[in-house]
Amino acid sequence: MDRTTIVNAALELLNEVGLEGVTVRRLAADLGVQNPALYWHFPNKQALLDEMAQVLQARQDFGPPHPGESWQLWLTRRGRERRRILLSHRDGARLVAGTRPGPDLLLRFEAELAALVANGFTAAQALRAIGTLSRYVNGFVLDEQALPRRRAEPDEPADKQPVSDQPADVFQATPTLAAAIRDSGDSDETFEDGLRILIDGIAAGLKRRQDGTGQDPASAAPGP
Amino acid sequence: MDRTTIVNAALELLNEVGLEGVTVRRLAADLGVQNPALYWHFPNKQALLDEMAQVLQARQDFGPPHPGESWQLWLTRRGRERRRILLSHRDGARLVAGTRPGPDLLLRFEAELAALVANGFTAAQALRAIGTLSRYVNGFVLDEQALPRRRAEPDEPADKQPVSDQPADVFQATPTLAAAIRDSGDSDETFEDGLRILIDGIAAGLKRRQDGTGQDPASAAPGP
DNA sequence: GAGTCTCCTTAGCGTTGCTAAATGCCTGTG
DNA sequence: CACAGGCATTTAGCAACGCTAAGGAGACTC
Repeated sequence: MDRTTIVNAALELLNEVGLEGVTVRRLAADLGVQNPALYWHFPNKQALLDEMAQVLQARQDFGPPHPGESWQLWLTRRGRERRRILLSHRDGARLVAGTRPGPDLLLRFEAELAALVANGFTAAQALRAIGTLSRYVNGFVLDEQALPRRRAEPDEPADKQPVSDQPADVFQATPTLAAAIRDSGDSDETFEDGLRILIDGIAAGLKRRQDGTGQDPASAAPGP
Repeated sequence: MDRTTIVNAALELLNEVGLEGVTVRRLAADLGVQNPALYWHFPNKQALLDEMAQVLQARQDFGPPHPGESWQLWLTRRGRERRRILLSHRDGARLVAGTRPGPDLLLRFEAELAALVANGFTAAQALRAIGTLSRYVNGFVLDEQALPRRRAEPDEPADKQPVSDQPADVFQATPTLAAAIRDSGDSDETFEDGLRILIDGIAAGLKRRQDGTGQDPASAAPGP
């Protein structure tokens, strides 16, 4: 019994019982040992959770751009893949949130930055582009996975978007919101739309830089 | 002693000891009562945390657009204000993550959507714009506040960005990353850049819709 | 003045992360 | 073959956690 078998069992357990259900005792029981045995392999529970997050993120099926693939399409793929990874385990986003990337993930990251630099980004632009994208995805999936977590505790289930399971009387005072929820698609579409916004915005920043203007039209509002 | 005094004391305690430090016993001690007393006012700890999140978010100083203010500038202000709120308390982002907005916040939200609709957005577009923006800010501040949390436990402090406090030898293999971190500004600048990306991207989507083209140039990559 | 309602206390249950010490086991060495 | 030595795990237990049950002090009502 080594670290990897423990981490794999822990990830399996995570899928069954959720993040708060993953206790050292329960995990040990699943492995057929007494709970202090795990402290021989990990200094504390947080170290175990960190390694779980690393292993989870290392599973992403993602490399440099395909030949001829635009950076737009590539970044889109990257965002989708990150969401897929985070959704692949219950509470995946919460698990990963706040863990520092290990050396292997950093090497991957280096390659990704280099790929963007090869597409005309400066290093700093590339970092910010990927960073912003990742933060969006993290925030999105965090929201997405918060719903089933909430649903486990209270009254009875609802059936729509993050804000939508509310007492019906609230919606009478919020017609715009009600219409927006009705017209807005499912979670996948919402995610894709956010992705599109980000890619468009990155492209705009890139273009502006290449044009040499330091001006920021988004902040230059028409006067009062 | 009522709910609001408890919640205020809890938020103060949060600032002192962080989210894991907020225990029912400790909070009761700060209030000069025994710990089961709090269960008369709240059914359980999660309800207390939920209300803390509501109160925190309700403190945002933010209304409809100023007269003559463009939606771009207004959304930028909104993003900054949300970040400010989340940063105003230790672990603020984690506290808020996964709590459902209460009725008062929903009413606010309705007004914000309406403001965007008045600027040419459809209801669904407005929802997605604000949603994407909020998710970015959540993800950003979550990252931002994760650093001091990590710093509290391990070896010795470092002094830069999320990924930057690593053993030095890692950076020898990641020149692009090292350069990017060097050239990238501080946390505020990074946040502003992400905000700019989002606003630009939202504007692009809005313009495309108004032009009537269903085409999505970001996804239309050059050949195979 | 008896009854009721509000708000808090005392006592304690089950569970958690984690530590200390002792125990079995397996391996290499004389 | 005996026997040291470390590796991996066990048994036992501590402090702290969220939460519940039962009861009591004080005010308020009829």
